[in-house]
Amino acid sequence: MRQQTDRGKDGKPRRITAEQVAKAAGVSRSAVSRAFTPGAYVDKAKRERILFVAQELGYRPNALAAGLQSNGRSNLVAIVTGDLVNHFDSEILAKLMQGLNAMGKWPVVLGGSDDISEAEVLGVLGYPLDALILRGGSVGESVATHCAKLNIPVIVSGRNMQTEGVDSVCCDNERGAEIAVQQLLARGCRRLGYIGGLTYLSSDQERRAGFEAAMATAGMAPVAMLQSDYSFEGGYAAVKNLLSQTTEIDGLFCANDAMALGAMSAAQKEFGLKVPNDLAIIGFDDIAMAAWPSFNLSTIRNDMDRTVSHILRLLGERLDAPGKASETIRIEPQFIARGTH
Amino acid sequence: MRQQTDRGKDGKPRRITAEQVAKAAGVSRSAVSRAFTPGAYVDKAKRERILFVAQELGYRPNALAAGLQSNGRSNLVAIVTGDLVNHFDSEILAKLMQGLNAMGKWPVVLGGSDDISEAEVLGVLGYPLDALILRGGSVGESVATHCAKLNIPVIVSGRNMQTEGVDSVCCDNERGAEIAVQQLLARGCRRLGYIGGLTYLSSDQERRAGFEAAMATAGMAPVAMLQSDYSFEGGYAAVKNLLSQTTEIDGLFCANDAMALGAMSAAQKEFGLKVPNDLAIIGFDDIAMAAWPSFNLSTIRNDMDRTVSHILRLLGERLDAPGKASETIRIEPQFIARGTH
DNA sequence: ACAGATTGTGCACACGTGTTCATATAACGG
DNA sequence: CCGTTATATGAACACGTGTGCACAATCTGT
Repeated sequence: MRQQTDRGKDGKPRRITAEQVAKAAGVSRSAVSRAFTPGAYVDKAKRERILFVAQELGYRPNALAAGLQSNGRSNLVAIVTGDLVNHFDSEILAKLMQGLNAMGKWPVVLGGSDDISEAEVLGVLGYPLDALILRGGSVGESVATHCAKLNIPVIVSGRNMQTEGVDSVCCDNERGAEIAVQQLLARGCRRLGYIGGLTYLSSDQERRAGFEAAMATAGMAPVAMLQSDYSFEGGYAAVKNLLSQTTEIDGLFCANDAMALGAMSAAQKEFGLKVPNDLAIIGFDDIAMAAWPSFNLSTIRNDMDRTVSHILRLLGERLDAPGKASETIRIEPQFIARGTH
Repeated sequence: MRQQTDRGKDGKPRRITAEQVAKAAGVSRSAVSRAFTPGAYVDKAKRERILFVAQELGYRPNALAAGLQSNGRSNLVAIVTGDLVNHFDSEILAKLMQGLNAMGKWPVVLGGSDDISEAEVLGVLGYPLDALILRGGSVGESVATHCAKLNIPVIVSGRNMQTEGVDSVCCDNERGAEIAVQQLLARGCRRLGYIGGLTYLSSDQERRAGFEAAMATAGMAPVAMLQSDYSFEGGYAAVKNLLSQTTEIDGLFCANDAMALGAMSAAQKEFGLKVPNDLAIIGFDDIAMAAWPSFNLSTIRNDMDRTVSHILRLLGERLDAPGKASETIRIEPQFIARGTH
């Protein structure tokens, strides 16, 4: 049974098709298709023979052609995520991909760059995606309206989006910031500062607003309000700069863990401060690194497992019932007490 | 111009097709296809009208149907990667995705789980992929033979694979380990230990072999040879265990940076050792974190940018010339001197 | 043994696109 | 005015699959 690799017009060898398997096994093409369809009417012996021949020839049904069917699904789900240098992003992306695989979906991932151009996202919309997941990032809302026209469900996570018909899963950032302030105050801190991330991200805006609101409620004014870039280096530089001007600060809330770790390092290495005694620090997200003994960072948990399981649930429900009303899930943050507060 | 969302058999609204655009614009379907094909013969005014109508209706050519063409490409490239908890993996994945996007390819990513089952990989082979990139991980070589039958080019990176016809880009791990040993010896260390990662990964086997060979060349015997799991926690536990039995060690080579950071933390926190004076440590990979001031880890750079650009180059060349002889690129590691040796 | 239900099978259609082919129109040089 | 070339256009085909439909074969119960 020699494989006679027939070639395309440009001489490029082509993929084995069901037609060729049918010919080799002496059956109709329909039978081949049915042999790969669980529950279809095919004689058991014939199915086994077909599968054997297919195995021999290295045939697999072309998922593209299958997805072209009127009621077929492509099983492709695009994930738009931000810069993976942010560990929270990469950790949650990993869990998300794993969950999608378990659902039989294949993630097409856009990201790695700091800002993904809208053109790139529109490019992937050329595929008849089962869904589009917007994980953080700063892609414009117009993408959602494009998806609406293409009947591609959109699920947003970790960011704000007002668009109608879009499911959303997001941590209650304001509440998280409020908890952080309360914990710092409970510890006895009285001169609090804030280090924010990228201001164009809604997560940063909400955390900042939550910090300011909680401070106002407590009748206090912040000692410092800085903006950085969500990175370790950014947090380091911000605190280095801050402490070189004033040491009148005893508590610091950082809008994510990476900046908190950078801030802590700067305070220790550059100024010899003791954390938390000289300066208490609380981060946000609870990335894996926060629990490392070298850091042992107190932080606000932005629960990845719950976020992912909600996203997957919403995805499944929407595929079953496209007309379903959209949901907005707010996930309650949780304070993780470690050694820096 | 009302969009009359026609529905599939199951009542699910369907995607706008070129047919509908043609009808709405009063032209043939061919004209619509040509309007989206640069350089095709279409009257300029007509093309603009078609594009306007398409915009209005939210039409985009279905990439699946286009990829079905005999000489068409799907523009999908699968990336099989390992556990993204390993920061080296997630950093290089980000760069790789970015590069593929720039080439007009869409990455379908498998990973996130520690061990990706071969079944998952075979699943994604259902799509007529332009290529499959195996980044590290421990997927069996049989995947490559499956790909060969399907005429899907395979590019392997960060791991060993003997299979014929497979392009490969990999750091010279043995050489890297040798450099590490030489640097530790040059510093004056005489009682060296090794902490390895997951033994079923070829990268670990090579680094271990390189360490042993370099030690033998220097006429020395290692004080300790441990195996861990490539994680921070693993490195921490290994060193905690090691140093509680003996302190007769003054130099440590770790098979990746995460373990090196864990090892350093354990030595400092648990035993109050000074790094590098009491114990010198060298890692492997040069992840972003290694440069953080808190760590300032001396390490062997496993150059991501060069790796990625080689992968992309090989991919492009193979798409142009499928019959091209396969290449094996070995990337020279480079010692990055920081503060831990 | 016979009616009815179940199981097996091939033909033909639909899915949405890019592209060849034949044909029609316009441009152009003489 | 004709002959040649460049441009424009719609019909038709190919891509590879799942499945509805009509019909054949086999099984089940009385």
